[in-house]
Amino acid sequence: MRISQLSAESGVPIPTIKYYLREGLLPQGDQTSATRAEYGRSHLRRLRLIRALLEVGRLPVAAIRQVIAAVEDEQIGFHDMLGTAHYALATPVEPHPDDEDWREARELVDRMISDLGWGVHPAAPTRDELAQTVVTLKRLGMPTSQEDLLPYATAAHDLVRELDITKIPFDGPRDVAVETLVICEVLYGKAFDVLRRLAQESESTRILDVTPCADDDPPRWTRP
Amino acid sequence: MRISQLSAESGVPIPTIKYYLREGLLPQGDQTSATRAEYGRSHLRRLRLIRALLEVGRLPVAAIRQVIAAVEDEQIGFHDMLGTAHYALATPVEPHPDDEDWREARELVDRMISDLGWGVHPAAPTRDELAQTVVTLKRLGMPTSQEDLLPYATAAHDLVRELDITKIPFDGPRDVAVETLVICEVLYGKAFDVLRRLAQESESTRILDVTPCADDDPPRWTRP
DNA sequence: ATCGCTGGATACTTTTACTATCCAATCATT
DNA sequence: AATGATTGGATAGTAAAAGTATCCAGCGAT
Repeated sequence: MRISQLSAESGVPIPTIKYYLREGLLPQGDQTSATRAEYGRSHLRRLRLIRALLEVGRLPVAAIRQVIAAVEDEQIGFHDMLGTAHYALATPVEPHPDDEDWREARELVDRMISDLGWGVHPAAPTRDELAQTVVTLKRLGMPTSQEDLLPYATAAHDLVRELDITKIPFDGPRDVAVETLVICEVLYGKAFDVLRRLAQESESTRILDVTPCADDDPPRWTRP
Repeated sequence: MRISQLSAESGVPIPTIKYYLREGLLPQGDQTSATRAEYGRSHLRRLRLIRALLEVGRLPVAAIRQVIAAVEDEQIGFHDMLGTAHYALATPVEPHPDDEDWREARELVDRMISDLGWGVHPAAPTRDELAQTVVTLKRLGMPTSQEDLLPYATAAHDLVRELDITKIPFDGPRDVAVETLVICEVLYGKAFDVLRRLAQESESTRILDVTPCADDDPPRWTRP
């Protein structure tokens, strides 16, 4: 498959494909001559993954590159590769250990993780990310305790254990495993997020006792 | 409070505050003379909300403006105001009704919402957002059925009904209600997202049977 | 009186994710 | 063999989003 065909099948413009090649998101094709390279199904697959992470997951290109680099670095062990992928999905947050609120939030997070018996690396950036959220909630006048967070943690754990993790082929090839992990995290994460908003609309409709709309009612809002 | 104090207390630079004023995110202060205006606690509060939505929720400024405009437009009824806020939080997605996969996904979404008995407006953009995610999952080789999605929907509904919605003061002033709604959606949404990733790391550690790390183990990865 | 801060307007910057253009090499087709 | 489209590689340009910086005249406190 040549680049024009790759572009046609994926719907991604050629200059964009070249950009991904430059950025190391997409591996080079099989160079058959100075001005020709052959791309295969794996490239198409990779391209679709990139677009999904960009458009649905809204991940920055740099994060995608990290995930891909981890997959392709054969030095890294399986577990660390998954870890790298994991942490690339986190929004970078720099800790403020000298801030009282921050330290308190971080302790809350650490205590909860240990109370739940979760096996999370002590230096995982995800801990800081959650701490940051807790601090922000407090600043907004909605202080959060472990008690408040626990139901969310339990629900998350249940979903992961019963659904997401069962989809990941831990015994298969590493690229397939990470890819599945990333897809599960990002896309099912997105799906859950939207479902939460749908449920929220439904509940606020119910509580306000608004008559549900008929199928042909006009929308009452417009995009700007 | 003058602008410099507002800046000092919020940690937001003065030019940025001026930018938010220009963009209509922050209401003008009480103009006491041609070159002086007075800002109050509500401005500080609003500023914190803006930063939370920007930094934690990663919402675009335009979406924040929409939410704020809905709050301040006294014409709009309570329920429609919440709706506007809701839909401003959605990632805009344009539907492709001529695409087979897309139509199928959209039907799946509509059927599920109706099977669940949820009261969601038939033209809610959130439906398209979920359909888009379903299409993407299919393109990535992980086709999703209603059966796959239902556990996530149920979990989302339970969390919203038992926790989020109880925090919203429906009988209080409208600005407080929307603000709480938005905070719940964005920040608890974020918290859940991080918790999901933590649970996922924990489970993959458990399944791969890796010995958990001691507190003083060095991190095995670094940010780029 | 004057010195620094303010509001308001305008212009500039940075980052991110692309697009566009150019060029010589080369492949397929005539 | 001529030719015309396509390719890889390099470089440069663009668009949008979210700030930042600068300038200016007016006020207010010292």
